[in-house]
Amino acid sequence: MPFPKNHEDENGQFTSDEGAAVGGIAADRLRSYIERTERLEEERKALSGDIKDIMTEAKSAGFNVKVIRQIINIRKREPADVEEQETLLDIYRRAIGM
Amino acid sequence: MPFPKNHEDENGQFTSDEGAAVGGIAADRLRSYIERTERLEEERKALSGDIKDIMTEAKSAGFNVKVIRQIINIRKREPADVEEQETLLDIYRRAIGM
Amino acid sequence: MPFPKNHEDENGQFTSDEGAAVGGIAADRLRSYIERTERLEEERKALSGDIKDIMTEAKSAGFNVKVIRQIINIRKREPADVEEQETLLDIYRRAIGM
Amino acid sequence: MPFPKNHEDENGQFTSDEGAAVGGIAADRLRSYIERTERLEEERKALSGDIKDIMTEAKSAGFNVKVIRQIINIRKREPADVEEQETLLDIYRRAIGM
DNA sequence: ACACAAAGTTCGCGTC
DNA sequence: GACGCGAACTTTGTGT
Repeated sequence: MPFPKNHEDENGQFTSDEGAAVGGIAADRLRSYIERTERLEEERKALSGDIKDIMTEAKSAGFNVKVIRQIINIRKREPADVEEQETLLDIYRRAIGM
Repeated sequence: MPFPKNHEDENGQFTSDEGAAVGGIAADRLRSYIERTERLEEERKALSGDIKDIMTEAKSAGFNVKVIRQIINIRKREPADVEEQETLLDIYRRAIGM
Repeated sequence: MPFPKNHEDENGQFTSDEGAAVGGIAADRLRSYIERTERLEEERKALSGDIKDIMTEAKSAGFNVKVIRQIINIRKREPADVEEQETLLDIYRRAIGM
Repeated sequence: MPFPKNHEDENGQFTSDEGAAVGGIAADRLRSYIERTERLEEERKALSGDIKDIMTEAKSAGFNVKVIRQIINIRKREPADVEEQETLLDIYRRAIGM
């Protein structure tokens, strides 16, 4: 537990260039977690951009993007679940007269 | 269980003005759930609009809306938790030299 | 502009019972915005709870909550849009052989 | 515009193994958009998993994950904006006596 | 078209 | 061990 709940700093002397001294080795681990995460988030963001590009292109080609997303979501789910939900949706719609 | 998982409709004869007949009394219950929910959602939407109005007014008065939201979020939380997190945030920032 | 961007406090003397003195009348307006918003959010939360209760009851009665939500979402949209999307969905599914 | 808004199918003859015939070349483009997106989403999901792993490890090492996320969010923003917001937050808190 | 805000969905947590 | 609760993230809609 590098920085436990009840931690009390003995002093306020830490300055920004002494980071490594805070909590001993812990500061390095912390920095590592942060930087690795930042790198992964950047990659993830790039992928999101790629997906957006594809959708923009699809839209330009005359497709309905929202419907394409629906297709993708359906393909992610178990066919049996999809079927059952669509059946129920039909039943409910009829039940309330839609 | 009005519309159980393995339900098989006996026929496809239901038309929209026979809603009540589908699943017996169940159609009425279903309609009730739906309509009550719709009413509550409308009220909720109205409240969201009211909040938005307040924030617009605050902004006109020169306040920073994002910071007001932070204040509100802080006030929702336990003071002890807020204090602890802010302390940790300080410690971590120093540790990595921010 | 009560607390403009370049504001510099003249001192750090403010204590919690002098709130009204900070920025003159502005502190009262700020408090008002915050408290009104908090009240509205509480009401909104109560409504969310009511909706959840309805869904819990619906589930107990054997309904599929997810499908009920779908129904509500469909009813919110323009019938023409719903129809068009469902048609497109069908077309796309056939196109890719689903 | 492969599947334009006002499209009327001339018939309902399409069957699932004739996908390519629907809208001519368009079906292939559609399939391509979908499959490319699915691949990218899978990669994105993997990255999310990696981030989650890091956070789990950080937690095991005694760090407060929520605070680490705060750090990352702060680092994403312009230092000047961060500084200004923190200053305003202080001012507002004092103003309402927190 | 971009960014912000709202909604829905999913994941982890505490409880029973 | 499962269920419900709450928080986090993702996606959708809106307003500039």
